[in-house]
Amino acid sequence: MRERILDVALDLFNEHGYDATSLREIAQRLGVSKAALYYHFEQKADIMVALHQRFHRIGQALLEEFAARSAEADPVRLWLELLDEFIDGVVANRELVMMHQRNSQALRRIVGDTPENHADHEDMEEALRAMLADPRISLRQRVRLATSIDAVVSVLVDIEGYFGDVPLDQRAALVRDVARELLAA
Amino acid sequence: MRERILDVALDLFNEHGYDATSLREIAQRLGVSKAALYYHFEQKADIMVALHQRFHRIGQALLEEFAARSAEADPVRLWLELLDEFIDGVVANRELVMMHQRNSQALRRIVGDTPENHADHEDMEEALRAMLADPRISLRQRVRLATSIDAVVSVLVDIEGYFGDVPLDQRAALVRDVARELLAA
DNA sequence: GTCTATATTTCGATAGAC
DNA sequence: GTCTATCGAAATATAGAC
Repeated sequence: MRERILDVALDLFNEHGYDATSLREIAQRLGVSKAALYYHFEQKADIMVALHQRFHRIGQALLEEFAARSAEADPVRLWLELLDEFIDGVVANRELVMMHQRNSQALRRIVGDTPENHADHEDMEEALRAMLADPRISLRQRVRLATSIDAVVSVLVDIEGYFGDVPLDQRAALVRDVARELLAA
Repeated sequence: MRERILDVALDLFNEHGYDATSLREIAQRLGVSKAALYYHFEQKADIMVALHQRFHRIGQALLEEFAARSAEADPVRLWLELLDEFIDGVVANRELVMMHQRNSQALRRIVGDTPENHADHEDMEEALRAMLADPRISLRQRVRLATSIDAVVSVLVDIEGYFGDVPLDQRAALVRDVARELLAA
């Protein structure tokens, strides 16, 4: 049941946003009463925290590999090598990535206020921040690094629905070329 | 007063999000009572609509120029020529663009449900959609067009604060090069 | 684990004085 | 134009039976 709640919540948070989604709505879509949810989660915010942990678990492997090898000469080249894995991860977890994009404010408010999960959040956000703040990278490269990541997420998640007619694997192939180009320059 | 309300609301919508911002909070920051807001706006949603109209007003000139000249041979080349104007617009209205990014769900819910403003919204969203759906543009170019727009917004608005240490004009210069490169390929 | 019923709080919105 | 006071609705959360 716990996972079913999270699945439904993920959908609703993507449709209306965390703050505009009530527990009544989640319960109704599941066909249970509102109180049933409280057996599995102490507060509404804990549902968001659990979804954040799903997200974090997925990105962890990639970030650890990056951290382990980031002593290498060129961080940009390293990211280029991890690009395919990153793209696969975004494609496989599109809804979760979208939820994070769409509810970044609510996430910061919730996850940023609970000390335990704050560490998790920092693992993720700070890893990206550390990568972009690496002194070996020039500002020009920093912009290209950030842009390449953003391009992948933007085209694959496609919040505005601009590429709704294009299959995900086709989008992935095209945006991979763009990202490589940005990182190679 | 009306404009002061909108300024404060813009800040708060960027800090906590539209749904998590109460009228009590807006009134408090202005040093007036909650009821005072209702003299200037009939509903809370109307504050969001007014901010959307600010945004729309700013983008209109650019979109009209694009529409007027879009009969030209190459839409990608046209966008390349309008790039500087676009970048300047984003820099000059960074908070407004950020608000649209962060509250896209609330905006769709509010603006998409009132028929009058729906037209405005379509002017904006649909213009972008039309540009990206232009049959003269290959899918490869489409991805590059979307990516270039997204890169500009991403680096200049900088929601995550990755470039907080870099002056806006410097960021603008760097991302301009990236966008040109993407559009020239 | 799930239910009904209810407590508590907060929000958007209105009434009416000044 | 702004205030105080208040209404009604909806939300989160809890109590206690089954």
